[in-house]
Amino acid sequence: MTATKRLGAPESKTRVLLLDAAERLLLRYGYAAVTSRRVAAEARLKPQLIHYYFLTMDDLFLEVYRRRAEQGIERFATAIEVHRSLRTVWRFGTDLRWAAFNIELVALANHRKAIRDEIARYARRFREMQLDAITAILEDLGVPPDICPPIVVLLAMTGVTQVMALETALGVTTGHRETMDFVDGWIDKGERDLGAEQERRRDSADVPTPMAFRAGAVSEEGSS
Amino acid sequence: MTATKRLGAPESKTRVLLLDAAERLLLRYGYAAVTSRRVAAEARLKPQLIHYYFLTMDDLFLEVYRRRAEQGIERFATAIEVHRSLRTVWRFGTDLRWAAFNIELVALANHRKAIRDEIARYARRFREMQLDAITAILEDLGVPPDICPPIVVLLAMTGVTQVMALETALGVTTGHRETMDFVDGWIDKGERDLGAEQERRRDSADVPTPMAFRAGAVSEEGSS
DNA sequence: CAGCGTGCTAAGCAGCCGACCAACAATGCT
DNA sequence: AGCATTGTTGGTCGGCTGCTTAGCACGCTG
Repeated sequence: MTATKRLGAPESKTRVLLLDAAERLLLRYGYAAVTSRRVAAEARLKPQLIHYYFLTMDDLFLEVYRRRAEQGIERFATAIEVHRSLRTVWRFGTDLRWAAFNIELVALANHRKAIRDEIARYARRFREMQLDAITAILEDLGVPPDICPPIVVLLAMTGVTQVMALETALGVTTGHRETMDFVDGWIDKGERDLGAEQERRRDSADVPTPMAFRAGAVSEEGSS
Repeated sequence: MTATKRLGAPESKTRVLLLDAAERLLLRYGYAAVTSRRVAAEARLKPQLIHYYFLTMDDLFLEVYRRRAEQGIERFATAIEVHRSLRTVWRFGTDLRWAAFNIELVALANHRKAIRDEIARYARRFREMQLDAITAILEDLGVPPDICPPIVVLLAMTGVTQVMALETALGVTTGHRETMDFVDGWIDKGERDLGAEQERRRDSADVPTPMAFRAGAVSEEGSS
């Protein structure tokens, strides 16, 4: 009846090559450079293959994004599980590559509804994950949420990395090093001080502490 | 002779109409939507006029950007002169419209060298202005630069507004209100406390205070 | 063996793109 | 009035775009 169009297998090797090529072009030359012919050339394949594996160019974009988004969410989850700390959240956001990817996609999403919706969905999911993590971390540290709201910390962190990514793309990097160092030092100090305070508190009231926070890394303690 | 191409007057009314139309399209649909024919249609003019007033489409983009950039720099200069305070810097960066504009342009600059260079130049200039202002303000407030480096404050401020602009474009606004309020309150408190401290210090040593710091209003301005 | 799904490709469509040119209209200067 | 400058237009060019259709060669299964 509906005579659905013939499509290549999702696990095909060629398909992955096309996605890789598209992503490379997207990062290097911006979304306007991601055309069917250029992607094919980048992958050293014939242009028609794109429409064999993807219904439309929008589908290609979505698939490129989904791959990275899925990977990002997964990585964050495991990273935060291994070492639940502000530093992990910060380090994770500091991936300029990912930030650049995001900026480009948002610009693209500006005039492609289908893509915007998808990106928005992942953005929401990721934000919730980060917020949950930070909330828990700050709570562990004993930071009162009304004085230092988790959402503000989160927005500030991602904001700083984002503006750095944007400026790096422009070749303007003044103050980036200093800012990175400062935040690093700040987190260091904060975690040390508050960690100590929390230790004190734990001695009096017998509140069970999340395992992840006990004396440094989980892996170190359990390794010997 | 070099037989230079005929070009319309820079102060022409039609030219301004074209620039306005281009800017509107840029903000509404992204840079990929800014084509000669579409811009002309948006301005209710003939497409050929674009190449009468601008050598190439890149030139059009550059002119669109320069206008806004020039205006931004000018406004910031006067605003900071009227009321030299952190609040002014913050308020100024909070213009989501400008942030969105920037994001779009950076994405565009990704694959147009001439445009990137121009944007980078303005970005550097603007950053220096902001940094100078913040440095002076913090110094006035008596904040030691090694504890609270101006560059970090600046990057954090612009970063927060930028991430909010990016998310707003996606329709994700969770926590924006809270963050705005928090920063507002923080600046309020900081300026009050440190202002008082500074007052105390001024009593002993007779340092003149910038007039701008004496309780004033930032000129409110509606969007066009 | 025929039949069929799969990966791939040659050829081509309509449409939009930036840019150019020759010509016409309006304006202002002398 | 004559003339030059400035503003505007119709027409067109080669090139790139997303996407389609028809078909090829291969391996699997009946």
